Amino acid sequence: MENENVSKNFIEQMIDKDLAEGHCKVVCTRFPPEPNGYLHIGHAKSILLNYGLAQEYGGVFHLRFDDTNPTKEKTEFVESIKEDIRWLGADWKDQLFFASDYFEQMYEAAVKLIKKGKAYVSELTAEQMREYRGTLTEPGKEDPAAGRSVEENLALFEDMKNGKFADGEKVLRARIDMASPNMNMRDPVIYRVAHMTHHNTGDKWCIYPMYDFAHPIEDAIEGVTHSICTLEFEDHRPLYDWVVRELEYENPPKQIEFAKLYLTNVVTGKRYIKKLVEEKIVDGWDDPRLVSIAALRRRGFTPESIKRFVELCGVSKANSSVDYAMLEYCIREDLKLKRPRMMAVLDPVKVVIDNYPEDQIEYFDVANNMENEALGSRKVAFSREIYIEREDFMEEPPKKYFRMYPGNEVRLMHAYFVKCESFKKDENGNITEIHCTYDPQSRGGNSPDGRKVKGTIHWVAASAAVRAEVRLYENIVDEELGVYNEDGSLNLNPNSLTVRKDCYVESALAEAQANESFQFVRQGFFCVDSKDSREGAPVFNRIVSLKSSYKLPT
RNA sequence: UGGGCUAUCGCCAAGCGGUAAGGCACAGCACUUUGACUGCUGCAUGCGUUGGUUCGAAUCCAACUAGCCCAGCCA
Repeated sequence: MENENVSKNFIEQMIDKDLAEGHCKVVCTRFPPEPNGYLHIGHAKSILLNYGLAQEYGGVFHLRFDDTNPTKEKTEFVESIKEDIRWLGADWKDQLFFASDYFEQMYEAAVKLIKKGKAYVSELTAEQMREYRGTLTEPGKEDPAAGRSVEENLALFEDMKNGKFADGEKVLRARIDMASPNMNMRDPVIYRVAHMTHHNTGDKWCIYPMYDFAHPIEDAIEGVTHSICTLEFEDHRPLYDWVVRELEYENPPKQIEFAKLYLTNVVTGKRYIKKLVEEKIVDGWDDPRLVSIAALRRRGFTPESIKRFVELCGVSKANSSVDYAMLEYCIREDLKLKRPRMMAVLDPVKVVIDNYPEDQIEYFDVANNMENEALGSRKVAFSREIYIEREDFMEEPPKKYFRMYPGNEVRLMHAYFVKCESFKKDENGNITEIHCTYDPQSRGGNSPDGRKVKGTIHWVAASAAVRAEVRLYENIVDEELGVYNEDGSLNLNPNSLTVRKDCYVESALAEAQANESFQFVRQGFFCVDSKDSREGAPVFNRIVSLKSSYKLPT
């Protein structure tokens, strides 16, 4: 819908062509995850791409679990995957499928191949198979069983199905070309024996089809028109086409490959993440430092921001790694006008306003988001003692520092002009208390005499402040994570997570709900942790920080 | 060194023979009840290299170079 004048990506161009040439009438796409783990940002691209294409062309989007290998799959992943896809907004309606529901048809398809003399049962061991396959530069050798008669193959394959052979004892191979320069065409295994309980079909089967055989059949059965997958399957396309051709499907689906989405400076390798989770270095698969869909959700990213991100990344066949800054831009952009802007002091120092009446509390009516009136307003308490950000006061200000320093007048956002009169330090030289006087005439943040202040700082009234815990996340960077150390241990940057327990936030945030997000003025966007038990202080996860064009001299 | 794919700004990415879109990042200016946001400005005489075809090439041809993928009874 949006981006009308943006040029179409290469997949859309292919679809346009197929439609124009009458290769298909209604576009049908699918997202085919294997239920063997959690989805991450890379899957989001595939999901949104497939779903988006179906939407764009008024077609159909299928969710299909590619569960052809019971040794790796679990039901728990089926549910988490569905939840993540639903959250992303890709609606498969009633088009939910399981590859395992087609086992019978796949078996029949294999029989058909055998009858055509295009498949045979082999008893080569895995190791022998490797030897016979040849190498990248040398052709393979004919399987001794390749010449077996159709009848014998049929009988043997049925015996495989009936459990007469142990795991690994026999396989069914497609008869294609042992000398093909494409390794995938050197008589690939299409069925293997595995005496294993399948999460969906239980113990009904002890033979399972291989991906290369099963996938085109799944697509063909469902009427998928465009089977979109990632680049590493390019070499498999001839095999994909071989299968649909030999099985004589009338409207053969077409495989199209695109480049995976990689993000710079994040860990995406399942191997790494698994280790981080197992060693409890991170708090599970949804640890906000990770980029699994669940982690992004917990961190406070919105489905809209991820959709936007995927759109901005584009689709091509060039391997690439997108700047994390692009993702940050998308969530900032999405939340900017949507969520309230609150005041929170992450590193507090106390300020006493000496000429403010001691027991007085007054309330300011403050717009929740000055750029979006629809978000309404709230009451913000003000009293004699407040907290401000430690970095907003300097005893000896550098040039162009226009926040608080002795003798300088600044604006307390939404409240009054205050002037710093004095301060106290402890024996270590740390500022412990700042004393100010305020100008009662400047209520609301403007002085009737028209005098201006250059600095405005945020604050929280001590009497009404809510103590909170704030988690500042840095991404786990590859270099920091390192490849494993020699001894196999991980090298994780401890700064990847900074927890601040002594923060003060506006009282309005005391009732914030799990997953609610806010902009903390000058601190960035934060989200209430969904795992926060709310016994005690609320816990905020930083979604993303704001850009800052003033850096304190170091 | 067999086959497949890719190569356009720091990062993505349009471009499909008629003279290099856009976004992110970055920089500068303006504005500002936060130095954010917003607005404006700048940011590839060059499209991996070298040749060739053409009036004209990022686009066509040739030869190189670099990177990614493939030798699972994983997907």
